[in-house]
Amino acid sequence: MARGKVQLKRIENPVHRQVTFCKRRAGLLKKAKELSVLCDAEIGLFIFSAHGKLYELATKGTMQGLIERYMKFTRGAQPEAAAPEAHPLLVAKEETNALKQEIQTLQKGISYLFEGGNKTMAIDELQLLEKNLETWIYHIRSMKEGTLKAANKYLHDKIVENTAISNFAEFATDTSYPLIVQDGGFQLY
Amino acid sequence: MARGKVQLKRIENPVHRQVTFCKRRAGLLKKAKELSVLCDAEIGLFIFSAHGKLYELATKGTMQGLIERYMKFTRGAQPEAAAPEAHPLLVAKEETNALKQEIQTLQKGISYLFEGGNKTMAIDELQLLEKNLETWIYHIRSMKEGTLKAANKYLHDKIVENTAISNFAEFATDTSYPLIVQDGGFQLY
DNA sequence: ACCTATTTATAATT
DNA sequence: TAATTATAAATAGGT
Repeated sequence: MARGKVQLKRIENPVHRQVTFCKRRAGLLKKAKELSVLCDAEIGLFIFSAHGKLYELATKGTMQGLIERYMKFTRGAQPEAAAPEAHPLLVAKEETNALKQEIQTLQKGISYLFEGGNKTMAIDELQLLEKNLETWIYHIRSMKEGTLKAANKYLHDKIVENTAISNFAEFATDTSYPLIVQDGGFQLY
Repeated sequence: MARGKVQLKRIENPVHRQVTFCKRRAGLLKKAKELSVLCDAEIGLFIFSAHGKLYELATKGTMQGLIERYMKFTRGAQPEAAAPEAHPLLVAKEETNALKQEIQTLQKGISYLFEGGNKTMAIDELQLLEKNLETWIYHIRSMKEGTLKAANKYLHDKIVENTAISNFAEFATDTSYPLIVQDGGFQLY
């Protein structure tokens, strides 16, 4: 957009292409963040460069979370409904959601801790995080005894009826992948 | 970007917000497509409006396909730092990232628990999660005493040199937002 | 990486 | 809602 109109086709010169990629990628990520802030939208964006490097932005929570929301949305309307809290499943689900949200809080907390905090606040935060962790353990322990059995029985029955699990379930099952450091952390503007 | 500078915060007037959302959404999608064409990149972009409507773009194949690629990618490559323990900041950051990643594991674990597990595995998983939580608490407690001081001092010095922080720092500081149950939770397939 | 002439995006207005 | 237009922002080409 300057000193030359843009041709909407692949830039053949690899140097130009790389430079343009950097600039426009930055611009795109910025615009995405702006849109989310200005208009209260949730945005998931990921970019694979031609050479396979990943750049990503999730404006709320994690990309995982957004992807799950996306999945849910595209799977169409939920066949559930009817009587809400009569269901052990729903209770469990709520609990899950709450945990998820709290986990996001923890993530932000940790992130903040090392990115924007000073010592005093960091210690305070740590205290808070520790407390949260203890709360979660409590949750987990309750779940082990309480809701869980019923919820899982219900779930198991439900899953048996259901076929289209393979794809995502396969992913979700793999909790043992190695811990990696992601590129697309938080950034400053 | 016209007839008035943009304020990087939520537009309060709902009419303005809606109009801006439409315009900028279109702009963002256009830019994303341009980037993919010009620079031969693959882009996945999804936008949830404040009221939950979904807009999406997948520049190659389907969004499902891109998501799978994303999943694969984030599980893959291990970075392996060159000189790990040189920098207190790097050590701390690594620790942060590890925690972050572990938290995602927890998320997935919980998700899996309610999505694919049967009772036995669920209990096993819970045991594991509980153990993880305890580990994290241990981490946190260590951090409170150990690395943290050095890391934060380093960080603080670094931040003082740096000016362009205000925006994100302001956001990041707000760790006290209320815990809410998100719409886009976990779901069953 | 940094400039800056231009193009492009878009906020306000109609 | 859809155009128009004045202006802000992004960026292509150059250094």
